[in-house]
Amino acid sequence: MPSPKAAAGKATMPLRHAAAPLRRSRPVIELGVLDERLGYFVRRLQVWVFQDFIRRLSSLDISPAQFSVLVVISANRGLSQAELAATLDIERARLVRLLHLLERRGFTQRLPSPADARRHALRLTREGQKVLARAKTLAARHETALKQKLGPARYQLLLATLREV
Amino acid sequence: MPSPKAAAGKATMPLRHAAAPLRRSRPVIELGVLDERLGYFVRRLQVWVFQDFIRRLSSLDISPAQFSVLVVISANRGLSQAELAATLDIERARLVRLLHLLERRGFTQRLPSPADARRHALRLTREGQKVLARAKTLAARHETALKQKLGPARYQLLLATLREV
DNA sequence: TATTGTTATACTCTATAACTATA
DNA sequence: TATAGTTATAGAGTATAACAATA
Repeated sequence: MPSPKAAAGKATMPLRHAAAPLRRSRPVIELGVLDERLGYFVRRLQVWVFQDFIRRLSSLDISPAQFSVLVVISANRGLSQAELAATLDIERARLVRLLHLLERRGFTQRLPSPADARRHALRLTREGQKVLARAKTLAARHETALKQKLGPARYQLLLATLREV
Repeated sequence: MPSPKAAAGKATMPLRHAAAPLRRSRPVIELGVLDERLGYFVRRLQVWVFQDFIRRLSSLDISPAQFSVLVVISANRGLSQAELAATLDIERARLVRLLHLLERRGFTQRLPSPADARRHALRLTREGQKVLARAKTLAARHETALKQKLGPARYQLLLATLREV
């Protein structure tokens, strides 16, 4: 997301460090110590990811959190809310409202769990499966855009590295 | 190319994919397609970063956003709110409230800009400089913790890679 | 006309605490 | 006692729109 206003640097030099503002009243703002903080760059990339994802799935009105919930329910039919919340690091209380919304839109169901009366067994409705299929198509395009933004080599490197953590 | 739920655990295999739940009632929850999505892992790391950062700076009550604002003002004394907002990708409207808060706490000042009456020239107060110095110490500990969580090699790889983006 | 800082609004997300029903 | 789901609330963050002062 940083400067597309490339310029007169060595090829290996990060664009951010390239000098020479295009016009006189365009001062270069220093990042200070942030330029050495991994968390700062992770945050910037994550913001880009969410913005692009939300934009690409806007026709379905599916947020990143909603998408991840639909995906995990689909891949683990009958799991409980506590399991889902723990898997995605969502607060149980927040998940309740997320599921209210998805249920109201006809995408998910909460069925009584046969083994434990406290639990709900989560599943997608037929409609939920259909919308998830369409969402996956759009999400794949987002992933392609992300790969293009980063460059295929960096993309693969980051995915392989972060998956191991 | 790294096939996710491939065979039984090779040594290089991510722990997430290792099978064998410790007890019978601890089912393995599948991530589905999320396991191939860079954005998912970026988000998870970013959440960890924020939680650790907030915890480590809780004694100063400085959020990641507040820290980044103080750092950039310190490194660019006299810059305008618009410049600061653009640098950190913060909405101008949001920055106003952030600065209200920091000013109320005595950390920042908005001085009239000599060149342009519409602008404010931002700077840290003496107190702001002191609190930033302490915050930097705690933030450095957070960075060390992040390096330890990821492993030094992965940390360096990620920092170098993301900085280039 | 465009930009800077501002106010206002609405919605989402996060973090807690407390309640109920079940185990 | 502990757990699963729920409700309620407060505080951040995000996204807009509109406005006055100034360029």
